[in-house]
Order: sequence, then C-alpha cells, then structure tokens
Amino acid sequence: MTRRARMAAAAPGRGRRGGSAVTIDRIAAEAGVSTATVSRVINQPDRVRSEARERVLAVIKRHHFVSDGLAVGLASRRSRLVGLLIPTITNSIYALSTQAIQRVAQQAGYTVLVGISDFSPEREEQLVQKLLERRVDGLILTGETRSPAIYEKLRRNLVPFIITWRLTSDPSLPSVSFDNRKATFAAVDHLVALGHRRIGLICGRSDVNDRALARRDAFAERLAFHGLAFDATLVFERDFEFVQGRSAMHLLLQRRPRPTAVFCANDIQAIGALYECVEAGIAVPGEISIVGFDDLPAAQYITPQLTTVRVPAEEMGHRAAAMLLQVIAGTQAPGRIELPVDLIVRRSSGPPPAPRRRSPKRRSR
Amino acid sequence: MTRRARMAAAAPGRGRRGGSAVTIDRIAAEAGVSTATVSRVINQPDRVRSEARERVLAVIKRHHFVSDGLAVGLASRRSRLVGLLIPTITNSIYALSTQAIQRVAQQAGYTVLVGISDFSPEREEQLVQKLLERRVDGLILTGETRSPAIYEKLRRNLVPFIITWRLTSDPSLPSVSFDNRKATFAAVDHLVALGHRRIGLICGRSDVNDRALARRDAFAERLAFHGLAFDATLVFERDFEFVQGRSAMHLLLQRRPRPTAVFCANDIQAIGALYECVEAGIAVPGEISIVGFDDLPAAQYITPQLTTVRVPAEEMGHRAAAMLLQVIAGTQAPGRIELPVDLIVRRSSGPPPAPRRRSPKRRSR
DNA sequence: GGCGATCGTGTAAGCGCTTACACCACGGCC
DNA sequence: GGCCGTGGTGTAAGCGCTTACACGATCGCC
Repeated sequence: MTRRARMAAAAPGRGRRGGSAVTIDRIAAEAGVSTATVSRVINQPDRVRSEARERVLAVIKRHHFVSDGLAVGLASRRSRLVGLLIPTITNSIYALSTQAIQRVAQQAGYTVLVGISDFSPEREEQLVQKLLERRVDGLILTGETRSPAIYEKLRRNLVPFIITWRLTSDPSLPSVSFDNRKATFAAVDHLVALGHRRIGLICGRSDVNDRALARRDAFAERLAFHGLAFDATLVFERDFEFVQGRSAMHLLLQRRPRPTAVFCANDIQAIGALYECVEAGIAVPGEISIVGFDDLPAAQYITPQLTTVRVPAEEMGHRAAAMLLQVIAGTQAPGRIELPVDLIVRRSSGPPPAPRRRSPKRRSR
Repeated sequence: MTRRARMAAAAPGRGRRGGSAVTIDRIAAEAGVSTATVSRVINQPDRVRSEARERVLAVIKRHHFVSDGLAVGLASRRSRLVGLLIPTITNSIYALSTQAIQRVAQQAGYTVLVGISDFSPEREEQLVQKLLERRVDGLILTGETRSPAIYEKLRRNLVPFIITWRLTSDPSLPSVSFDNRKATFAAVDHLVALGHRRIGLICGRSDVNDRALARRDAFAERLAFHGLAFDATLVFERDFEFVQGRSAMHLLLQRRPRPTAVFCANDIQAIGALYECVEAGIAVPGEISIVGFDDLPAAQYITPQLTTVRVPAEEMGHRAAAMLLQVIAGTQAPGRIELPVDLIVRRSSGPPPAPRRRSPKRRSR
C-alpha cells in the first residue's frame, strides 16, 4: 500500500473540512485540458484559445468551482489582501473613509482586512503582526506616530503602506491626507475674526492620537499668532466620546472668566459639548460659540447646526486606496497627497456676548 | 543544472515579493530541529521538550519570524477567517455589532473579513463568492431573505453561518437576534397607550431589507390588533438615510387629517423626521409624536431626546460571533437565540394634541 | 519553400506550511 | 530481563494552486 493510498483511505471525502470541493484538477480533467490551462482561463483568458476556454468555463460553471484563495495566494505570492488599521469604527467619520477604501479595493479584486486598535498602540502592533501573517499586499494606516518596530517590520517584509488622517512630517513616509494644522488654523481664525479672545479646546488624547496632538499644537500656535494667550486650564484632552465632550464642557463653563468660544477637535465631542450647553441653559452661540471638526452627518441635524471643519474622509479613503493599489502593482511610487479642508460655518458660532451683559438673548446671528 | 537550481538562480532573494522572508526551514535549520518540530512549537508547544522549544523560540524571535497564514491555511485546511456581511457601515448601529464581532473573533485568533453590500442582493452574492474564495471558516449574515443560490453555495461548501438582525423564520437557519415583530409591537403599543389613533410609518425599503419588511408587517398587524385602520398613504419606504426620513416626514405632515404620531423603523430616519418637524415649526411631541428604532447614541443627544426601541446590537454581535466560533470548532450545534429589546421612552413621544385646538404649546410632558 | 517568431498547451516543480506515520529511547512492570 | 507503553522527533507527502520552461503547430516573410 503506497503512502498516498493510505492517506486517502484514512480521510474519506477529500478537500476542505472533509467536504467534496472540486479542485482545479477535476475541472481540468473534465474539460480535457491541463491544470495550467484552467489556471490560464481564470487569470489570463485571452491566452487560451476560445474553444478550450469555453469548454473550461462550462465545466467551472457546472461545478460552481471557486478557486482556493489560500492556494492562489501561496502559489502566486500575492494575497490580493490589503490591511486597514483604524482606531475605532463607531465614530462614523472612520466608517466613511473605511467604506470608500472598501469600495476601491473590492473593485480591483482586493479584499480589505480591517483592524481596530481602539487607540491602543500595543493592540495596533499586534494587529500589524496579524495582518503580516495574513500576507497582506499593502496596508493603510491611520496617523503617523507609532513604534519604530512597526515601521521596521513593514520595511523588513517589504509591505507598502499609506498613512491617512495625517500628512506625514517624515517625507519618506507616504500619506494621503489633509493638513491638520491648516484645518485647525481655519477654525481658530474663524473664532478670532468673530471677536473671540478667550477660547477653550477640547480634543482627543494627544498621547495615543497624533491627530489630536497636531490639532492641539496648531491651536496653541495660532493663538500665539493672533497675540492671544494660551491658557492650559482651558484645554481638555479626553477620550473620543460624546460624554467626554460633555463633561469637558461642564468644567469649561465653570472657568472664570468664562471662555466665549470652544474649539472641539472632533464633532463627537463637539456635539457632547453642545448638548451640555443646551442642558445647562447656556445659549449657543449667544453665550458661547462652538466649532467642531470632521463635519459628521450629524453636525447638520442638531440644533443649533454645528460650525465645523469639513474633512474629506471619503476622498481620502478613495485616493489612499487607489495609491496603495498602484504602489502594489508597481505602477506608481508612493507619494504624498494633500487634500483641502473647508470650514463650514453654520449656527453654533457667532460673536462673543457683549462685555457687561451676562445673559443676552440668543439673537446674535 | 537541476531544475531547482535554475529557478533559484533566476530568482535571487527568495520568498515573498522577492524579499528575504525567513521560512520555517530556516528556523528549523538554525535551531537544529526539523520543520515539524518548529510547527509544533508554534501550534502545540507542550508536545515539544522544553529545551528544544526554547531554542526554537529564540531563533523565531531573532528572525522576527512570522508564519505565512496562506500556507498555514492551505496545509491545515482552515483559514481562521470569518466573513461578515452587512448592508452598510455608515449607520453606526452596524458599526456597533461589527466591532463586537471583531473583538470576539480577534480574541480567538480569527480575523474578520467585512463585506458591505449596500443593500444590493447582487452585491451580496458577489461578496459571498469572494468570501468563499478566501476560504472563510464561517460567516455572519445580516437578515434572512436572500437568493436560495447563496444558501445553496454555503451548504455546498460546508461553511457554517449565523444570521443576525433577524430571528429566522426558517427554523433550520441558525440566528442570533431580537424579534423585530415584538420590538415593533412595543413601539406601537406605546403610541396607542398614549392615545394615538392615526399613526404613520417611515421605514427602510422592504424589497431589499427583510428587517424593514418585518417591521412594516408587524406595524400593520399591531394596528389591526388595536382595532385601528392601516392607512397605506401614511406609510413611506425609503432608503436608509437621514434626508429620506426628513422628506418622508415632510409628506406625512401634509396628510389630512394629519397623523398624530409616526413610528420610524430606524433612528437615522427618525432623526431626519424629527429635524423636519423642528424646521417646519411642528412641536414634538406636542403636535406629533415620534418613536424611533435602534437607540443610536445620537438618540439621546438630539432635542427632544428620541423615544426609541433599544436594540442589543453589541450583544448580538458578541453572541453571534461566539456561537459561530463554537460551531466551527465543532463544540456546539448551530442554534437560535432570541435577545430582548427595550422600549426607551424619552421626550419625543407624548399624548396626541387635544382634538379641537390646532397648535397647542409644546407643554404636553 | 525555409526559417524564425508566435501561439497554445502541457509538464512538473514549487509556494511554506501541517501532520500521519515511523522510529527511537526510556521507564515501568511482571 | 524482556515487553509494552509513552513521549519526543524526524521524514516526507500533501494542501490547491501558479508558472517557467519545453514543445509542437501555425504563421508571416523574403
């Protein structure tokens, strides 16, 4: 009894999971061609004479044949998988870019593996490891700041990647993003132009989120530019949650003199902050102005509608994915694309209240 | 020159993408053991003598060795991949269940492949095909209604699956969900108890969304139960968008006699409907009550806070993933789990306006 | 009509792992 | 002391594809 015969006997029902999945051999045999030809029919149809091609296709159809992606990946040395690392998906701004990435990738025959780090650097490193194990052909990352070990790993494995949500400071790192600094300037300039001199800041945690850091720094820089003092007691770094924005605003409202405006570096927290004002009976923008960041869909259906910085989430996802695929295909070198942002002025921002009167009616706009 | 030598010469730098990735052979050689032992160190460490194990682990570490998931999958006949099919991810309610599924899967060493169908049956079928190609070990689906061809494909490939967001009517199909019918009853009962007799409905498109269908049917059924007429002119099936909810409400407000309440079968549309009332100067709940469905985070930070049916999205994701993994492991038979829903009464619902007076002040609660 | 180029196809060697089975060395037992 | 059971390890055959190369048939061209 040969070795092969033994094994076959031991495992009745061939193929995956003991099932009877058809393989390329079976297709080849029934179509009267070699496996190479079947493979060609699938991958380079025009290299096969139409007669044979039709025959093969018929057999494929008849058996509902689906080629094994694992085997394909192993043999061809490309998985047609791209990895995407984002901090969270419950914030719909990431959902937007994610969906755009998925669309582009799917269209090109790629599948996206999404990793959610929950803002944890350790978790992110594990996820990179996992994606590398899966042999992703490329990676889309969120933000630039991370352990050098990660970049080292990517380099060592020759896996191309694109950074999003952050225009990289290191020019050797490719990115597709808007400029967080400029975007923040736009928000600050708007408030200053309205007459605000004392402005609070609510943002994400700068220790685990370099976008929050960039926005905080830009905020301070721009205040200085306008000759305004940066008051650390008006700055709140919190987790990316509605309630965190709300509680930060609660504290901010107790500061004396009270700030007349608050810049929230993301809409989630801005909406929380706004809600706190509504509940506390503070008029927005009459007593305090609020400017957000992201332009979530929700920004326009809350009351008052939120003035915010619109971020090109979808386009960023779209173009990042497109660039990555080109880099993978070798038809383009990784680059750096800056996308524009817009300040969307709605109803949550207005001039500061008149100096002496404590609670003007909300008639400022 | 042997064949092998030729190929090696032709492709300098072995491994993926022309890189120099270390393989298990290299590890084995350097640790002075066979590849089988290295494999055992990775997969069944306690079957290897600790001495050899340490040696192998040291070499693995030194080379940052990462085993090739494609090869592992091919050889072991399981990919440790699970597929997840959802209609959209921009609605954060799906983001919630998705995140829960990811968490459970990741913890068990599985990776999730997310497919987004955009409510298109064709797209969903393509995605199933893609996931099958990737050799997912199991699948989590959204809703029950789909082409029999899909179920046939899954069966043929022996891929276990769990349905979510819909308690299956076919008892042979496993599901983890709440009951859309009961949930709808809760909403209708609430409105009827408040005194409403003329109630509108805004929901998703029942032709591509069996949850919307189930809710619409349950709505009609419950009206009948309460002896109320079902008026088709008060029913709007729209795409799952804020603006669609808004425009539906716009039409609803023109109906005469005007309905005194509207049940929106998802919060996105409910928030849009609410917004339309705010803009049109219609008091909620003074002139019209609104009840939503899902309990999105946003439901509690809009004004007025939305009365809605809370759906156990996270728990559903969590338990569906857990069940699927157990089915894959063969430690559990697929089953059917019903999760409870809660009606969350907030401020958007109240008694109908008094019969004769046209615009009572919004003082009903 | 002869020759090289081109086309279509087959052969078979991998891709980087897992794992059935073989084998060896001990240890305990009667 | 011989025997069997056990544990640790190695050998090598796959897993289901892709693809380099070989080879025969056709084709275009002078």
